[in-house]
Amino acid sequence: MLSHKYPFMDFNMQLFLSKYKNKIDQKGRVSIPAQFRSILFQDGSQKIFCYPSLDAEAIDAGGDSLSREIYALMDNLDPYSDEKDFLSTALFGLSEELRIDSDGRVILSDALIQHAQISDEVIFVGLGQKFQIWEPNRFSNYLQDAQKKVREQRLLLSKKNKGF
Amino acid sequence: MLSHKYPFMDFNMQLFLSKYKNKIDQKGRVSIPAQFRSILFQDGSQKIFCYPSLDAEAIDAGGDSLSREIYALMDNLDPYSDEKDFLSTALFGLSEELRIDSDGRVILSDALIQHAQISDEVIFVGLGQKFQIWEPNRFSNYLQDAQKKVREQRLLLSKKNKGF
DNA sequence: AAAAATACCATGTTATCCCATAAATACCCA
DNA sequence: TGGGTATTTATGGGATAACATGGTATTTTT
Repeated sequence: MLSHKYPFMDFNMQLFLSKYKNKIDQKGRVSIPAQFRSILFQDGSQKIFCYPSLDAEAIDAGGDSLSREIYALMDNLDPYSDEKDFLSTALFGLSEELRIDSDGRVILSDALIQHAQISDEVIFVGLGQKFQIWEPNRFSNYLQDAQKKVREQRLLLSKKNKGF
Repeated sequence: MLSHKYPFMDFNMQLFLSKYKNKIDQKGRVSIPAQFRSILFQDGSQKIFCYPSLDAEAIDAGGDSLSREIYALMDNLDPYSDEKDFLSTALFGLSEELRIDSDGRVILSDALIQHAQISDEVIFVGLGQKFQIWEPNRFSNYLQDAQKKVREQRLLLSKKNKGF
């Protein structure tokens, strides 16, 4: 069964879930959580697709399905619009493919590190089809905001969806 | 036969019922009650889907039908909205899939244990399509409150119905 | 040649597997 | 129906595998 909104997602595909805190060593290496790696390796890719998150001080990351989704998004835009120029600069100009080494680690680029204000520890947060990489303190602040917003909207949700 | 109100529930599905108290050992393992396991294994899954309950100091848990319900909920949101970002952080980021080992046990994550204030014993409470995991004392307090509210509600009702 | 990236190896911790046991439950057959 | 046997279940422990992480050596880049 395919999603009507996400042509690249079906309900059988494994999703990025949960969060993991990992250290960055002196060489700048971080382990990708094994759980995430096993999802990424499903399409045979030894890379992760990354770009600075558009609306948060975090890094957006994922596998082939994420990069394909971004490509598709671009294709749907008017070729000569400002919107397309802006988005392709913001996403493709700044996106990177990081190689995952034999021990499951990557090296984050300076640009990504600076955007997310990362120092020596990061949190990997699963968001379904993609995941984010955060500086731990920034993430806990963001999470508090998110939970507050969700609670405010919970009445709406719980009426439509029993069980939440 | 599928329900039109709850597309992921059918009337033949077995429900999580009753409650069971189990111990957490030194390695952090807890047995999932056999009764619950037999329901979970019906869809072939060796995992339970868990997240911190939105409105209680407890863990919400269930099988494929619960996780699919959440995926569907996310799928209905506008892909690039703030609402979706917040919800996916709060739901996907805090959800976990716990592997059930060959003896029917799981290891609860630190985050879940902290949310539910669990130490060395838990109560599994069946809630139909899902179940909850509680620290025993907290659950009995919650039960008392719930029963009190039910009694108050009844008083109100009987006052309204005076004269009939 | 120097710096950076990559491969390879080592270690402590944690999760996972496998087996053992005791209690509870289900089963069977006289 | 009763009484004994087999199975299931929760729980503990030891052995093994996986994982994050640090370090060293080798290759590549510039």
